[in-house]
Amino acid sequence: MEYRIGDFALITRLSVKSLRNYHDLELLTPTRIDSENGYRFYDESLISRARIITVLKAWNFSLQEIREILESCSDDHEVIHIIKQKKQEIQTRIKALKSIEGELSLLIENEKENKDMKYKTEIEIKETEELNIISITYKGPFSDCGKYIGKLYKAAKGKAAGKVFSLYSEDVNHDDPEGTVCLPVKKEVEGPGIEYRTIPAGKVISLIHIGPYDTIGNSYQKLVDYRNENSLEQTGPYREIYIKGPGFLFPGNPAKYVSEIQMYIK
Amino acid sequence: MEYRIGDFALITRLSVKSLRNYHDLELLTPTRIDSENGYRFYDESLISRARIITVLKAWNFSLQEIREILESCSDDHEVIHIIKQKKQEIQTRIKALKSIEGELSLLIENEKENKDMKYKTEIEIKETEELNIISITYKGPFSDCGKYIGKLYKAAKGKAAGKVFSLYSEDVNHDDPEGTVCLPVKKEVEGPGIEYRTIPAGKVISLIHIGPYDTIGNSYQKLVDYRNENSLEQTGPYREIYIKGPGFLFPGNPAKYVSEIQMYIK
DNA sequence: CCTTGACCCTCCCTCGGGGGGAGGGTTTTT
DNA sequence: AAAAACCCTCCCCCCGAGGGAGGGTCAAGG
Repeated sequence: MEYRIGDFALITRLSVKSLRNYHDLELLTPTRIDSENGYRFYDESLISRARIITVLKAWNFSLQEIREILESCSDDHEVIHIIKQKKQEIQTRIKALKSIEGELSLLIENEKENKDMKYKTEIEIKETEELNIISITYKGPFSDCGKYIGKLYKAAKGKAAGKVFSLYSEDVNHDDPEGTVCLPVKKEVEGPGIEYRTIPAGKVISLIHIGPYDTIGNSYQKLVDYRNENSLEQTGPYREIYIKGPGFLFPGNPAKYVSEIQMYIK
Repeated sequence: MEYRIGDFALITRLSVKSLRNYHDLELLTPTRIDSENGYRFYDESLISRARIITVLKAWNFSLQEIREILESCSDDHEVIHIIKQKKQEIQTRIKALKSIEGELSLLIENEKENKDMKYKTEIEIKETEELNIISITYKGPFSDCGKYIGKLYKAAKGKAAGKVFSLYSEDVNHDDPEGTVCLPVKKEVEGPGIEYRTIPAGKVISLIHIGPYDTIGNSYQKLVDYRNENSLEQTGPYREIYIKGPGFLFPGNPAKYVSEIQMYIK
C-alpha cells in the first residue's frame, strides 16, 4: 500500500512540513516520486522508519544524529553507545539547569525574607554569636566594596552562611580609609587574598540604618552619642551589616536600603 | 569614560557581534554613535546594564524577555515573580530531561543484561515463581502481538517487572489461534481491556529457542517429544518468554532472537 | 463538462542568538 | 607613508520546523 504525504503524515503523526523536510535531508525518502506531478508516495515499510525517527527525536537526538544512526546501525546494540553519550549529554544539561534552578531559588528565598521585614530604628543592646568568616581587607573608596563582595561570594561557592558585613576600625583615618569586607561561611574556605577566621561572640549596641549609604554617617553619630551619654566603653571595631542593599540585578531604591551598625562594647 | 565596541566587549565579556546584535534589538544601546563613521561608543554606565543582561542570559532568559525586564523593572523584587515563572519553566524542562534520561537508562540496562548472556539450548526442568501480571487476550495473527505489547507497556507506566511472554493453550486451534500477551508488573495496574492476575508458581520443562519466530515450531516439537518420551503430564498452557526479540528501535537480526518455551507439568 | 474543494508542489520568510566572512572605511602604531 | 588593528554594513549559515504565496493536480458533485 502506498500513501500520499497527507495520509502518511496522519499515520506517523508527523507534519507534512516535517516529512518534506526529512525528504530534503535524506532522512526519510519516499519510496516513489511521481515524475509527472512530483507527488511523494510512501510505502508502509517506511512507517517503522518514521517511528524510529520519532522516538529518537523524543530522546533529543538531532535530525543529523538520527540520520547517522539510521545510516550506520541496524540493531539496537549498535546504537547503545551513542545512546550512552546522549544520556551523558542530557545529564550535563540537567546539571546545568539544576544549578540555575538553585540560584533562582536562592534569590526567591532571599527576597521572601526581605519582604515584610519590619525594622526597629532604635538603639538596642545585643549579644552577637561567634561567626566563621572569610574576609578581604582593602584600602580605597567605599565604592570598590562591591567588587570584593563578588570575590567573597565566588570564593565561598555556595558555602555562604549569612549577610555580608564590613568591619571598620574604631579610629578610622578618613584620608586613607581601610575596610574589611566579610562573609559568614559554613566551612573553612580558601582563596587568593582571602583570610579565614572566627569572630568571637560579644556584646554590641546596634542601630538599624534605613536609606542610602551616604547618609550612614548620621547613624554612626547616633551610636557614638549613645555611647558617650551612657559612658560605655568601646572594645572593638564597628560592624556594618548589609541587610538589604543593591539587589542582585538592579541597584533598586537606595532609600530602602537597610543596614545594621554594631559597636562592640564591654 | 567612553569605550569603543572592542574594548567594551573585553570589559563585558560579550562578543562584538553580540553587542551589535543587542544594539539592533534596542537591548543595549550605545551612549553615542559617531555620525561620521558610525562607530558605537559605550559609556561605563552601560557596564552594569551589560552585566544584568549577562546574568539573565545565564539564567536562560531570552533576549526578548530580558528586554521586557529591563523596560519594566528597576528593582529586584519587581523581577521576582518573573523569576519564579522562569524557575517553573526550568523545573519543567528538568523533568522532561529526567524522564528521557530514565528511558535511556532503562534501555542501557536492558542491553547490558542481554549482552553476554549464554543460553543453554537443552531441555531443563525448572520451578517457576509466582508472578503478578497484566495481560491482553487476542485472536488473530501472531504479527499483531507487538501492538498489544505496546499497550501493556503503556498501561504499566514503568511498573513493568520482567520480560513479556505469551500464553498459549495446550490445545490451540490453528485455524483461529488465540493468544494471551502478558507483562509481569510490580503493582496492580488497571487499563481498558487489560486483565490483572497472578500466575501461580509451578514446575515446567523449558527450552531456549534461538532464531526467528517462524522456526519456533521445531522447539515446541522437541518439548512435546520430551514430554511423551518421559511420560510427563502437561498441566497448563505453554508459556513463551521473549528474552530477546526485536529491539526498541530496530528489528535487529532475527537469527539472534532468544525465546524460552515453558510447558507446565505435574 | 465545469466548478469546487481538497491535496500537492516549490520557494521564500520567520523564529533565536549569534558566528563567519566579504568589502570597504578609519584610526593607531610603526 | 605604510601596515596593523579596528570599525562599519550586509549577507549567509546553523536547527527544526511553521506560515504563506503562487501554482499544479485530483476527486466528487452539479
